[in-house]
Amino acid sequence: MTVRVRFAPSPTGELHVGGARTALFNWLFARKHNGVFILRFEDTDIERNRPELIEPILESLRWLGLLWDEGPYFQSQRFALYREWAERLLRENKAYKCYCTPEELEAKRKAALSAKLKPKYDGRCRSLTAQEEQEFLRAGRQPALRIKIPQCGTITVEDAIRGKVEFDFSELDDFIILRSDGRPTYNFAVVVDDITMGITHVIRADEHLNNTPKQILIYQAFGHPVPVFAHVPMVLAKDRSKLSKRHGATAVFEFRDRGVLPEALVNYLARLGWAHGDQEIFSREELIENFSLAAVHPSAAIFDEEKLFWLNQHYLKTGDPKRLGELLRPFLVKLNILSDAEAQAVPIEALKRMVVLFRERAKTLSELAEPACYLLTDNFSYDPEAVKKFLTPDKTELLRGLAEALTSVERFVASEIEGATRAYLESQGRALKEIAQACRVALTGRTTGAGLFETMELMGKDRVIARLRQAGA
RNA sequence: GUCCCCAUCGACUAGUGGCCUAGGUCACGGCCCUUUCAAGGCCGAAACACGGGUUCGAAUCCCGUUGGGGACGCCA
Repeated sequence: MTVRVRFAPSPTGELHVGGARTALFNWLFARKHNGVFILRFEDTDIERNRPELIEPILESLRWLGLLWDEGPYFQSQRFALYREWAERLLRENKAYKCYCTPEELEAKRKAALSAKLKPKYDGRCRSLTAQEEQEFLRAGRQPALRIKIPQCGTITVEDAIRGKVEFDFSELDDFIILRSDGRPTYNFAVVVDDITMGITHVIRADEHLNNTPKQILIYQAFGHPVPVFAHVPMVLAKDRSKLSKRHGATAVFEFRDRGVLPEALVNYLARLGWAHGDQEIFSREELIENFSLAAVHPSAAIFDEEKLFWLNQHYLKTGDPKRLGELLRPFLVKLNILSDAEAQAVPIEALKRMVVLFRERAKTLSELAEPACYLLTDNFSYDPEAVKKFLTPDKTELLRGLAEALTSVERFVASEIEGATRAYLESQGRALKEIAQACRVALTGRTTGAGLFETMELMGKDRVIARLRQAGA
């Protein structure tokens, strides 16, 4: 039987890193077993079916390279199907009409909660007489459909990550499967979908473990075998609470916009809750090759940006300079260094040089693009502290001398520049060490950066000479 | 409140009863390299939540406690 898995997000307008990891595990599992990865939107809440809530999720998955083989399906387009399946349960006397109003139910729920009891439906409509039903109908009430669940016994969830998990029926109640307006509820729609889509493995977040017994009951009502369940642990914030906006970046796009590479995020997310011995760096192929549900660690994991950025730097250091150079363009604009048109016009050669020169100093594409302000433009500022410390009169005099010495360098490349500089310094009885930092400050306005001569080469002769001449002025 | 899940360094984790004086990675500290900053190399500090069992032997199995998380909707 071919493996069929699905990622079933609710359209929220963004793909959360936790959701991204769930999608990744599903995708890896499908690829590993030559299966089918299905995308489905859980939008029984009709409000949610809006393109602006859906498109970012699609785009995030594409950016991560988690392409789906089927779908996207939308529950909002399958209402007729759910109704049909629900009515089948009604006919078979496995479900019944409930005329209680949401207000009545809500009041009971609140009362139970404040009495410190588990809120459960009391089964009031389970055995209404025909006359009682007529009265409700006359009063204009529209019934919802509830499933009948056994009064006692237990149900066992076989979880591929957690093993057997047992629930007592006394914890469950006759829950609603079809709302009074005819729309299905989440638990019902999920099962009808998973059955009709032939899902073999349900890999989803831990928070759904409690829903699983309800869903198994629905499978049983339809006489359908259950799929394999695997509940993956939650992704938490640094303070161990649920990851949310107040913790900073949580969406895939936020990391993309900060200059994180998709392969870094994928690698990081894969290692969050899953491991293969001591290996940290995984190519996509290695991930597929080695992934297994049994190796998923059951406890919740904290999302650690530091480690993500370390991985990101690893991929910056080892990636193809041409590709990375191209990825730099939007960041030149975002950092207000160049206009859109200017950024497009920068020769790829220059971008490649920047990548090679600065990749060991940058954790993100954004950091990698930043030196362009002094390399490609004059649109940068001098750090006053650095100027004060290094651009002292004796140093600036040497720098002006160096400027003249460099005018005679024909091929303005690092090796030639270095030769000319060392020769000049020797003639002055000085060592490179003495002016290196002063030179750097004069050229870049700061005390940190790549090798001096490579920086000069990339900056270009005109800028170098002009900046050295006016050093300290 | 009830139910469910979880528990190894600050973080991610290895570990499936003896290979463990608990390994790797990030972060942290030190040293080396060095024109700066990085990168790199070497070294270091740092954990089996607690209490009972089971066993010749327990991080590993069982029970309890504590702590964290989740669920209890005509939300998904």
